[in-house]
Amino acid sequence: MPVTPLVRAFVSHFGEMGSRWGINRTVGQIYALIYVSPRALNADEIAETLEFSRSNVSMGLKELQAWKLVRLRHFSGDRREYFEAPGDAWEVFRTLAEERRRREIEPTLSMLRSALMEEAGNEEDLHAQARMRDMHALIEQLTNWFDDIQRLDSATLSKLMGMGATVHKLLDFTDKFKRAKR
Amino acid sequence: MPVTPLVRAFVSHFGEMGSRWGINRTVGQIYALIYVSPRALNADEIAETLEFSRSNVSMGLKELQAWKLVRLRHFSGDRREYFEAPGDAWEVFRTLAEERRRREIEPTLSMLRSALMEEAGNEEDLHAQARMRDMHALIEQLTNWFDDIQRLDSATLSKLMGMGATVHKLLDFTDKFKRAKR
DNA sequence: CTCAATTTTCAGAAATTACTGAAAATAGTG
DNA sequence: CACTATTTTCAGTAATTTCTGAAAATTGAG
Repeated sequence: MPVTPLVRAFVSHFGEMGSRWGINRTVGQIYALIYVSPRALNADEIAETLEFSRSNVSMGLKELQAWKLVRLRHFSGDRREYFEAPGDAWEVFRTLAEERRRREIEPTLSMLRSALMEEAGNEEDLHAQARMRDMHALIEQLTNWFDDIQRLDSATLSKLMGMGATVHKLLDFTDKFKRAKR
Repeated sequence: MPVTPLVRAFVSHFGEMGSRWGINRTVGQIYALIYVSPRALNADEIAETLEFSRSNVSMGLKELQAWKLVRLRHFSGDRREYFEAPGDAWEVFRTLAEERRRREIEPTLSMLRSALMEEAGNEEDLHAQARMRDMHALIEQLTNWFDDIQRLDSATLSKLMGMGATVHKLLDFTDKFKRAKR
């Protein structure tokens, strides 16, 4: 399975970025290859194209499935498993955000919550808890908002984004409206 | 510089999460310690408290400064450098988002842009470019929106977040308003 | 159920990343 | 400028992570 220079460039960029995104090089490349491929690929094709060991590809695919970035397909008359990347970019963004939240944010939130339950017995701890409270409040606010936003359908979301900062005019407006009512 | 169990727990959580956040264990712990400390700390205090080598602390602090997560201070009569973590949580969030964008998103955007300039000479490349176009559009939309949002002052932002998903009612409303005007 | 195709697991090798101590550089003081 | 406190650099080592090949497990067809 040779691959065009254009695809090669895309794939290797994802490999290089992988580490910054918290996935490893091979996983990044596997995803990139599946993402641009016009049809679903099986593990052997991927291994051959990227010149990775078959087992490495197997592990990479497992991880991509855990991230829900890749979906399994079967074709009749062929018992191998084929993989493809969901097409709706918004959907991908949503699952990515959700997974990251679960892995990178939830654990910290729960640690903070339990630290804030502790009885502080001295100046130091009181100050530390105050700081933790700030951090907790910020994270909660951000993630709750994110949840709300994510629940919107793609069309509404898109509209919202299209508005950009003009949202703030809208806010001024509703403020005035509420005040006028009183 | 001994440290209370509460602080110890916070610091070591940041160490463990570090890898998921794209920073290493020591950098995470150093930040956490500075973050909860009631006063600025110097490198020796940090090294002693966390039992890291002095040089490791020096490197960690350099990285934290590059991330703008930590700020340098001097005290008269003492020529050592002291470090403290900016207090405004929103500010921290903003710089963090900005840095991540610069490091994790910009490079991909520019790669995509140049891949999209290429003349596609075959089916495969045409399909790959279509996929890249999707990805590029999504990332651009998200980051532009983020820029707009970030430009809002903390108070407005906070209000916006407080509204959560009710934003969507507001959108419906403006839609009707526009339509009525025509 | 048997057999072959396919996928998964896992121990060890290879590669990468983090950490240290010693030495070099820098900066403040008199 | 000379001296010392302090920070930074960097080569080597330690620790961690990634990758592979061989073997085990699973799956589906007949």
